Amino acid sequence: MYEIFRNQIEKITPLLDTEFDYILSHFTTKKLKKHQFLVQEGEDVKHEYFVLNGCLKAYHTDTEGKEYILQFALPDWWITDYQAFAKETKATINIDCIENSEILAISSYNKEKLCAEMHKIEHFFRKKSNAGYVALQQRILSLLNKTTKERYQQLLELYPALFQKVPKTLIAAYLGVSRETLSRLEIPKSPK
Amino acid sequence: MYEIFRNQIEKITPLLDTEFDYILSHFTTKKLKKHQFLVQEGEDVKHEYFVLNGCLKAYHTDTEGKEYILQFALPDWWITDYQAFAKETKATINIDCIENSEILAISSYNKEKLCAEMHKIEHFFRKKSNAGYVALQQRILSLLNKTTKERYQQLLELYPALFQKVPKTLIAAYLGVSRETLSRLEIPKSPK
DNA sequence: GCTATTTTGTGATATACATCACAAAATACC
DNA sequence: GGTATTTTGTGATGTATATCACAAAATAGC
Repeated sequence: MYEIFRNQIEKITPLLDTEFDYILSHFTTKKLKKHQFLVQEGEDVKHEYFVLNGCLKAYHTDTEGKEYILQFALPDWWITDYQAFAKETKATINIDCIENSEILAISSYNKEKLCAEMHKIEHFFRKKSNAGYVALQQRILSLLNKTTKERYQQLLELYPALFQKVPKTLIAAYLGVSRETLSRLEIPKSPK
Repeated sequence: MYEIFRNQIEKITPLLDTEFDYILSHFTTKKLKKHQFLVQEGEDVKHEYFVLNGCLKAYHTDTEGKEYILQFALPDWWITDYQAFAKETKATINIDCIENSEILAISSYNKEKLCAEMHKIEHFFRKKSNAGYVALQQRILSLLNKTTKERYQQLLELYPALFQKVPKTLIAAYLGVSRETLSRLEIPKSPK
């Protein structure tokens, strides 16, 4: 059940069984139901989460109730309100489950403790953070220079699994267009 | 001259003089003229750069020659083509100087070497990367849910120094609007 | 200090997208 | 399995922004 997690770490640095067990002992496992909140605006954010299975979304809601999706999280992804988590401020976004999900949670304290004790885990998190940074730069560039249709197709190529789990309404909220506009793009249907 | 660099590191982790000297020995200093390129599309990207003084921009140019600015870099900022640098692929963006600039350069090899040898430097780079990730998430959210005017004013508040150095044309290319549209926004003048 | 170049402002027109409205189709859930 | 809810498609209309064009102002560089 935790192989997905161990595999992710071992893609960056090999681990002994004892090391992995030690790492894992700093996490707790949570089961969440569809629509359940993991982080809510205004609350403290004490944990970062790794998705074992299921699907979640991190989003901001404006004064008119419109949703803007900052990220989805499929299995093997990390998610939290990183700003609040890092700066120990209140959450400015919400995170909830699109499907029933199982996740690992690590507290800020335990993450720093692990990183201080195990150089190779600090190395792992640096590499993950770098990769995340690159992915966000790519998203910014595509928001700047790509049409809605191109962004849609890019997302489809990059994360085909998303489209099995997530309604178009939410895809639109991620791409930054209205669902009506998304619905009007002429796009060859993907098999379902 | 290197205090700005040392101060940035020491905001995260204290250093002995000998440690700082050792770190610095892994960097080289470069002086660049206005309009000079640091990274060009299609080339290898062997270094990451820290800005001592001056101002640079990282941007992509589309087939029609339109520029989209991924980031600016003022003193105390890091810049490179992070995708190419991390994955050892060819550059997909350009970086050049908006002003004469002095920078520190570290090779990928030296960065990994330093991180492997000095846990505290790996810690420093993890923290910097995390902070960068948060900043990019903020930019994505603002591209999704803010009007052009709001994004402009947010940028002005966040980096007032930019507006002393950078023409509006480039601000527009960073915000993702045409310079004509930017010019038509009714914005109270900042003192110069 | 003077000329070339870059930057900025503004009109006219075109276009992509938002918004509102409603119905049909698909899906969730007891 | 049947009802309630969510999701999707599509028309009509409004709006922000892009694009093209040109001139004025500011700046760079010898």
